Amino acid sequence: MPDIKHFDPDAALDTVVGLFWRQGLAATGIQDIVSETGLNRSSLYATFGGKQELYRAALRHYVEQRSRPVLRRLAEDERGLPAVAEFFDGLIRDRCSGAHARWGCMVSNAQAGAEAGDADVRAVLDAQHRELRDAMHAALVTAEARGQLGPGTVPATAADVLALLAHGVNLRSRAGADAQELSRTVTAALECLGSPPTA
Amino acid sequence: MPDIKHFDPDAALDTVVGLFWRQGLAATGIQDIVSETGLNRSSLYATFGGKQELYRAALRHYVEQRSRPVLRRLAEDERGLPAVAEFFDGLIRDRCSGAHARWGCMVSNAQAGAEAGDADVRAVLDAQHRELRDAMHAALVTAEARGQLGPGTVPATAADVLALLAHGVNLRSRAGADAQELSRTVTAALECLGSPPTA
DNA sequence: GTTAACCTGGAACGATCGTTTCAAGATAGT
DNA sequence: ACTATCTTGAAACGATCGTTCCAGGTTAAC
Repeated sequence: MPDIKHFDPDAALDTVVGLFWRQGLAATGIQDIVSETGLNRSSLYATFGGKQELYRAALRHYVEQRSRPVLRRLAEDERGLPAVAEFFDGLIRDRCSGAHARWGCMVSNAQAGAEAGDADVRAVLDAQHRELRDAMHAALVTAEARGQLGPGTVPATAADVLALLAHGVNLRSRAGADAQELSRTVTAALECLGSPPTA
Repeated sequence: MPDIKHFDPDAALDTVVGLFWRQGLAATGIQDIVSETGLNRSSLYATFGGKQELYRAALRHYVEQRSRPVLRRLAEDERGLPAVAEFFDGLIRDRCSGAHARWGCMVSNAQAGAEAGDADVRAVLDAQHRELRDAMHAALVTAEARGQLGPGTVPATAADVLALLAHGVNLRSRAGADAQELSRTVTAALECLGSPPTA
């Protein structure tokens, strides 16, 4: 029958994610994508549709590949507060060093940009925030069951606080915030939720 | 001598701030600016220079006009924790209702976008974060002197936490977060810093 | 009233934007 | 080998991008 694709769409999408993640939707041109992926305009449009659709696909790809697995691990971790601490450690490490250092989080970036004008994009952003909050909530419920939380700490609202904090980390890391400083800050916030030191 | 400007550059800059604030640098065209301000391309370029310089001027204008006064009020407030609470109340109100509802913070938005690539812009962003952190720190030092802080709360690191939290509020408000929910979350975080309830 | 200095309107610049088109090439079934 | 079907490369589309230029108008000092 027909000819078959001469490239791997998923691998191409990975490359596209990198571009949109780093530069955002408006600042990334089709030419950038063509140059970086190596495939040409025809294949791009035939496979993914236009730029907006390509961005949506890239955003979903990011969430499924980069965000969801980490959140799932957090939600299923049985250790309580140490799981939350480890989550933030990994987050700060990813944001400040390695291949994607200083890129921030593609979801956070999208919320701050004109990308969020698109309804489909907005839906993905809201869903991801809910996942983040729920994963944090699950870990905190575990922590509460293990007696790791202070008397005034309610898992639901504490999860909200930590979710906002994660967004703050994503943002500041892009602007070059020091990893140790971020770590110190997050640690302080977590200690605040825990039991007071043998009061 | 020469002819004089037929418009008020500061008023024009206010309009430009609105555009860049809402849509970011890349998604705002010169044509948008011409249409919205009503002034001509020639006047624009003669007064402000190119687009990049105009964005820088708008960002500085935003910081000086919208951000700095609020931070100054926070830093000089003698009430301690209530001052911090009021700061966040005002922040959430501005972010979720009124003329600039759902616009987020222009500084936060810039950090998440390609705008932060410019060194001059980055310098403004860093300076503003420092101002935010310092103002929060001053208010917390006051709170500590008044005995409003819990035994484990260090003003410096707590200021870092609250600064990150503010960025989180800025981000989530743009995506349509509920004002009451944000308020509840921030209140919980502040209670966490305060003295434990007559323990 | 003349002149020198500046501002404004609007056309126009080349470059790049996202997108489309089409001929040539490649594949799998008959 | 032939054909139907899809992919690929490259050129080209109109639109818009940020920017420049210049003629005409306006101002204030002499």
